[in-house]
Amino acid sequence: MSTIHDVAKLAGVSTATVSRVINSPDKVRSITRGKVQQAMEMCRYKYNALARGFVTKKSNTIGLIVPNINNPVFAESTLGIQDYASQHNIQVILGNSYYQQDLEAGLINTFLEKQVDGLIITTANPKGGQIKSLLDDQFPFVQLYSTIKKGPVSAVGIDNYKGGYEATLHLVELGHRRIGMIAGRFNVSDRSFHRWHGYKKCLRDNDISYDSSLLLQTDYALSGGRECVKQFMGLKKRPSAIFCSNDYLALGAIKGAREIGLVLPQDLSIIGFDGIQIASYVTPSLTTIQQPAYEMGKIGADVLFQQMADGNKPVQKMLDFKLITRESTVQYKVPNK
Amino acid sequence: MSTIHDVAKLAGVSTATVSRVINSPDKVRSITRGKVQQAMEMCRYKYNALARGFVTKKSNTIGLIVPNINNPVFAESTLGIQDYASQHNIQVILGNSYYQQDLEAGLINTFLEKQVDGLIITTANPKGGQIKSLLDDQFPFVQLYSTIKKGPVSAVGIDNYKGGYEATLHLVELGHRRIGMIAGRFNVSDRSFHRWHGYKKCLRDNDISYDSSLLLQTDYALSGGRECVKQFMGLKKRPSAIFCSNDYLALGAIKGAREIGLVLPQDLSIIGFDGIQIASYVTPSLTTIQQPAYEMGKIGADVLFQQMADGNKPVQKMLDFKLITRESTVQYKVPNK
DNA sequence: CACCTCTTTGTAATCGTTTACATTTTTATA
DNA sequence: TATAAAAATGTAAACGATTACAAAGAGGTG
Repeated sequence: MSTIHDVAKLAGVSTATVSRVINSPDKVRSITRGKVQQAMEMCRYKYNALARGFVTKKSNTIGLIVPNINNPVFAESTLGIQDYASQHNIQVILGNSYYQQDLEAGLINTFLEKQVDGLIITTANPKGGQIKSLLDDQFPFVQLYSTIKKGPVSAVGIDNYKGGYEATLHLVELGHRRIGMIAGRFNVSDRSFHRWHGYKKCLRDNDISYDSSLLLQTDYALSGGRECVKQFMGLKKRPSAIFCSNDYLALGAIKGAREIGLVLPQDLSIIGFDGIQIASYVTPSLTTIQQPAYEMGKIGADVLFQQMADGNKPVQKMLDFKLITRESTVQYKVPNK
Repeated sequence: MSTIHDVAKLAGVSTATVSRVINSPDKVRSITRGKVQQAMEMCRYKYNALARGFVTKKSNTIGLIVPNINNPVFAESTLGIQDYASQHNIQVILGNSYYQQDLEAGLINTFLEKQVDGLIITTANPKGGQIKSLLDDQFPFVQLYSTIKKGPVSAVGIDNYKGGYEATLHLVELGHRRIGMIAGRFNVSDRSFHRWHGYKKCLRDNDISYDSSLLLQTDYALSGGRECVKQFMGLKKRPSAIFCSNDYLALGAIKGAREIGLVLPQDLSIIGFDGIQIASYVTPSLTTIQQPAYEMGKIGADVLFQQMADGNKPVQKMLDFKLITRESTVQYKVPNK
């Protein structure tokens, strides 16, 4: 494989000039430029971005860690990040933490060794040691989907507390009083945790006493929702509505409810969270809290790039979410039995 | 940031020894090793994988190009690839081609500049120029989801022709004679193209004359399926069943059919392709041809790693797919009207 | 044409590792 | 204990670009 030296020799110029032709062509006379370009063609020169990264100490790569790319909401924000990044000639290394802190820590480490210029993380634990040491090193990174409103960490997300509140309020306003919650595990998702707090607050505000048997924590997966809904329906005092802390859980819950013979949405109202596209395509279509995932990715990348450029003070951005009312939630009716 | 030199000086050894401690610790006496490790701690040494890549000419990175990570089937194979790769200490740079050849070509270029050790591509056009030049350069890469059974390109996929045939056969065996197909655009997906050929062949084998008005090509997206099904139902002679060349299209079609008042599956049978998880969670649950996406990713990565290791001859692997019969397809009944 | 300024090009060090080869130290054996 | 063999360590060049600084060339002016 030919290098900048071969090109230089062939064109009869110095390597500095070749480098200039590549990086700032207007700084070299057009005659010379022509010679160099011709030489590059002749020896089928391929630019080595790794070598450049080595000397400039910029890899033009950022690391992205998501819990699971499987979940469309993360796929969507990933698209936002990638589109933004590629516009700026930056590539994205992707890693899945599978909601596991040790895996996440490992990924962060590897990415740092790879000299990524920045990191975007939807973290299991925003207070984890790995994150702290990123901060200590002043390394550019931003948390995505977070709830953090201020502090040393740059973050882009929505107010999950409020989101949980509104989701619950929607059910309350439909007349439901016995409202279950199927939540992603709190110890790996502070999003879920905050949504739960919003849920509790809303119940309290509406004089509904909190019943801990109506909270189920589970893995963030279709199967999780499916199993939990069955557990709820085994209860003596069943809920008439369920708030699921993400759409995948909700889709699973719909399926599970059907499997035990419930008629939806009459027998059970279900509301999700995220607003993934597919949620509007199922039956009954899913009422949900929609967050702007793609946008969040773009903005997250933008914030990161600021950090990278001017090592600015940390920035937090709270985006708006939106309650999307669809078929899966209906007015409460006393069961006739 | 401290380097290997700082460590060496602090530990009173040469850089070579430090390097050995990092890469093959058993080659250095444990006393020395201890001194070095201590020194590394003391100056908070961080390994620079970029520098290593530069000298070894291995970036320990592979490039992955998918049409759209949004589609769960690609997310799934991506997981397979990543899991396999991270077990081998390799990272994955991800790019979306959005089914566009120029974007794909751009990504390939950038990834090559970044000195990726190999490439996994689900390509828009397996005969495109960019792919050809990869082959000419003997660059390790494998095509995923492809149909290629032999030739110079390593490929892992399923027999899409057969898949299309079986999907159609399933409908035929249910008594359907007027069977539409909603397909991803042939010019950007040879998978779709091959499935269509299987579809045609199956019709012919069963003495059903091919009607070109029953083929609709569209973008691979939920919305595509939704629109096309409406177009079909506007026909004088409507199909009683539809084969969608992927599940997203099918899910869209289900939605679209509902919107124009059809009762599913009685009024219209729909079969998809891919076997994404969510397809079993919708109503009616989707009959589909399931391909082993996660496995495909793993095997694809494995094949790639072979190529990288011993520059072996190209390998093609055809995996098995499976017809999963669910609620969305039923016996044909003469419409009562 | 001499002089100055501005543009273009060249020189050579540098980035942080790895590694072939040379040298030293340790261990095993007679 | 001498010596050969094996193990551990060191030396220094190399990888392919960038870039500060120096040098040369071009162009303009009086």
